[in-house]
Amino acid sequence: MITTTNTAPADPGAATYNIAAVERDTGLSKDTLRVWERRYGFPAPDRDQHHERVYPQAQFEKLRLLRLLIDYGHRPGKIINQSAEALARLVAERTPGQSPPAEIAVIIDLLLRHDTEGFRNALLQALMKQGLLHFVAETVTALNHWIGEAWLAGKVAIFDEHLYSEHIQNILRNSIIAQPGRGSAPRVLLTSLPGEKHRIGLLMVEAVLTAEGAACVALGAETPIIDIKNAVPAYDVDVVALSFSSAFTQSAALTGLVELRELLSGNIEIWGGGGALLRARKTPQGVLLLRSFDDMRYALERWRIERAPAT
Amino acid sequence: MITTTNTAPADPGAATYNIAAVERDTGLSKDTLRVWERRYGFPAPDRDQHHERVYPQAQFEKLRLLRLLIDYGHRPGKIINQSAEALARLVAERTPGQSPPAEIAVIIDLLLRHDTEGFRNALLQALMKQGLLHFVAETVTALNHWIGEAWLAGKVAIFDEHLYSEHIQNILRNSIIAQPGRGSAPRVLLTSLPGEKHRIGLLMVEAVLTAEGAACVALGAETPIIDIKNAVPAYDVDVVALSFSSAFTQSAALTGLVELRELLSGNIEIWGGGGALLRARKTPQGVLLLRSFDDMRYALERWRIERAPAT
DNA sequence: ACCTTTTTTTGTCCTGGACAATATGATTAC
DNA sequence: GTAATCATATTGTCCAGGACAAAAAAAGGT
Repeated sequence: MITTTNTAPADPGAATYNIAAVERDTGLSKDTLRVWERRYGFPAPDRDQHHERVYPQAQFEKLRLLRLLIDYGHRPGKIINQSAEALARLVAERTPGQSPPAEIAVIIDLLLRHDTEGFRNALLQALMKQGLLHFVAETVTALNHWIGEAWLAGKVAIFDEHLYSEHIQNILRNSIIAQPGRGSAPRVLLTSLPGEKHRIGLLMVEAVLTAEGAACVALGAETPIIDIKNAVPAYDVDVVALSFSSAFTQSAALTGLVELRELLSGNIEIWGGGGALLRARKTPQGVLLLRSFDDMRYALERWRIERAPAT
Repeated sequence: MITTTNTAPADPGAATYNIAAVERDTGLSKDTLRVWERRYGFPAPDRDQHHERVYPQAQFEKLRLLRLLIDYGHRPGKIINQSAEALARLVAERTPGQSPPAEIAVIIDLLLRHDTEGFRNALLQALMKQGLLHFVAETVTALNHWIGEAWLAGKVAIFDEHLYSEHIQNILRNSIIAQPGRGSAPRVLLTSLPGEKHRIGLLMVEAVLTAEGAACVALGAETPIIDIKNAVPAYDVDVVALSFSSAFTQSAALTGLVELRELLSGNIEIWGGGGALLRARKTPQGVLLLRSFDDMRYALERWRIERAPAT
């Protein structure tokens, strides 16, 4: 059921990937990988003794860069045959050279030194000093962004990112459970669609909503649309909020939102937010796109003014 | 990028799915769906005007049942041509009568009634009353088991399970972060292999280890073996602990443990635990199989006696 | 400058063959 | 009776290369 990802390379450290692993880790479908190879000549994986594609590390990394640039608006045909260095330069151009603000840099530095204790304490201190809302809306957002950048630049290892994710989850979940009140209206169902695995964005939203006094029903990541539909009456929620990280395609996010809108009764609101939707031009009918945490607070306030008196 | 899922069926309410939507929501790959059709004659989707598969609701639902039963051990070829009713009966048969102990039943009942507040409070009360170790080793273990059973019997919806998982995570992560001491030897790296997505088991272990005074470096789920290898020197750990839920094959778990053993230097211990390994006969050379939380505490104690004086 | 139509690009779906990985069943050894 | 070993059957994933719809870009018209 589970195929081996790294087939014990003779040269240790030079991992290789089969097509399923590449699909999983780059988000490019097997069909796309094959058709690119046919059309553009890249990627050009080796073959194992049974003719199956074996992608070397370098090609894997270039594919990740391509995915990123395409998400950012480049066309595959224009960039696919440029060198990895040229692509890296394009990525660098994207964010014009900036370096993270000092407070963020300090925290990232602790992560890079693998000082888990110091890292944890720095996060907790930032939370104490700034309060939950500011911590989430500014610090965690910035950390996500800069750690993503550092990962692209190869400065952060996968396991560092895993560790970061775990610590942030600990802190956010701790904040959520520590909220004193029970939360009143509106009742908000919070989840993401299948394919969207990032949980931190969801937790950030949950923490802020809970702090603002809404009653959250958090289902974690990757709930199929049909199950979201079924959960709405079961938990009697007023709003369904979906999170889409920038790993998700904008069009896929919009499609999902429209699909859900068709399934839910009109008096249930749908809110969508997250990196994938930041650059969306027009919002689908009957869906509210939230581009910042402030947007979310306004949406909450608006709901309370418009809807709450009804009861 | 993702094509429309529901192509405005003439008959409203009877949703239809294209192959991508079926893949997303059942977890069965497009290749599998096509090969089943070719081999067994099911599913037998309609075609749209361009010869593309269109799955009606009933087939979609039967596919979900099939997926469920296959995960539980049935073979596709034996069950794929039975009626949906027969399949539902098979699912019901799965639970061999027994009912959970009263304390567990009460908590599950709150979940089934979608009383999120009451559910949360019941968990917190159990934790207070029993203490962390007993709560994890007894109550959470039992809840995992019985909720799994109830899900198979169709009594618990997917979203209920999602909600359960979220609440347990909140509580466990809260316990972890609330630990007063900072943890000393041994330093334990805690994660699971790719394919093993269950995070609750990992959190249970982390909570207990932290309570026992070990220093945990938790990487969350699904760390590729090569990255575990690289993380060991980076975080200077003494022990690598891996968790395998019963969704994992026993042989896959053992293979993974052996592979890791070959990559790590001999003075790093490897511990493996979780449902997949409960019935393992012989333990691989150089690996410690932990079949209970007590086993884990003994292993910890043993390590401290044997290894700690060295420093 | 803005809207509409044509052209190009790009991703997904298709068929049907092949074969490795996994599970099952038979056989032998303890 | 239980456990290990091997043969056979089942099942999922991969492959090639053709086709075409959806999306984007370019061209044209007002």
